[in-house]
Amino acid sequence: MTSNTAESETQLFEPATLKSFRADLKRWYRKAGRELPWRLTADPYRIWLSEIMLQQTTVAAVIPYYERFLDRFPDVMALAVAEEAEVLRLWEGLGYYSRARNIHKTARIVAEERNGEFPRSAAELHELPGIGRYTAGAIASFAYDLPAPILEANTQRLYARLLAYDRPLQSTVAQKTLWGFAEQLVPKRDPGLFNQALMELGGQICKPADPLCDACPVSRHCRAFEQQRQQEIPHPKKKIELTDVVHLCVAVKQDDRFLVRQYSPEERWAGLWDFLRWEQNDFPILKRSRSRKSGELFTDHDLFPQEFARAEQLLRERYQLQAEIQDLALTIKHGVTRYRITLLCLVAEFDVNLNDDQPGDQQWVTREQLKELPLSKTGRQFANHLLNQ
DNA sequence: GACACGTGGGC
DNA sequence: TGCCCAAGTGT
Repeated sequence: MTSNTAESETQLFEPATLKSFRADLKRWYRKAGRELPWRLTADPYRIWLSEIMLQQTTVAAVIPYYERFLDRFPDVMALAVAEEAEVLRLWEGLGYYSRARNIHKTARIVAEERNGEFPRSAAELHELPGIGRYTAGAIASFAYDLPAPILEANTQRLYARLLAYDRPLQSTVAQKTLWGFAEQLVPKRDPGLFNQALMELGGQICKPADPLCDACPVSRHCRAFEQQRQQEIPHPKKKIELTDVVHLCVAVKQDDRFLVRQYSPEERWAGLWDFLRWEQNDFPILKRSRSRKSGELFTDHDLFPQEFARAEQLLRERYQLQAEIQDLALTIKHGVTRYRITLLCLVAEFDVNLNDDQPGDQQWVTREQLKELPLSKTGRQFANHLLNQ
């Protein structure tokens, strides 16, 4: 069989290949697999929580969140009776906050409609909020040892290389082919262990750049390796253009309280709180920066004197902020989907007449309340900056 | 089917 | 520094 086969002709594995592939992979995983916290349990609640947290998120980032979350909510009933705000507070900094809202919704469904018991099939798990086909298969195989296939970033790359599948992976036909391969691969015996092993291999050996083929236990079954095309498979993704935007952020202060608002459901960071914040379409992009770690903040009027003067002018003219703007200020750079945001943060002593053009609830909160509120990443950075004054 | 959704780490 | 990537899902 040659490469560049049409979708419909993609050859999967022969039965004999399948058998030795599975044996090689399991042998390797028993020796090389990591002992991650969620691999030490078969509790569907814990498996579910870990799988949601791990969506588009690295293992290293998840571990501390996973531990804290379980300390506070040891089972699905504890989570179900919690306030959404507290769930979001525990999720703060992890990103993709719809996951936190969905995990709360699902906890309530499982608690109220299923007496605290998770569904025991991938199909039923798939119906719950935040559980797609991958996560349903992961829970079914890890918690119940059901032979459900999985396809996610690690296994997608692995399968593509095993099959020397060199077309773009996002198309419907590609996904159909790879899911079909996953179905073929998953064994009836120890499917949970096997699925873990597939992901471990994809993550630790079959890496995106410079895969460790010399250390790979299944390289003899890999068509990309056979053809020495592991560097060009999978097909590279089309790159996404970033747009620079400037946001103005104002911590309005009165006595010992700060004005905050909650993002409404249609907005990014829905459900989280922040200081007042406006996107500036006509603001010059700040190019200069001080040498620093990404995401770190650096105060100053000194580095961007004209920009801060302009920011103050806009607050007065455009937003009718009749307040005394204090010298304390900082800029924060951060990225979100398709945007690179430069945030100009200012502090203003409240006077009167703030033009109220922001959606969502506004509230005055004390310093102590600010600590407990779920904030966006930059909101928390700014808040810490203020609280440490 | 394309796009939105957040953040942190590696090179 | 800039770019790529990460145990996807919902719309």
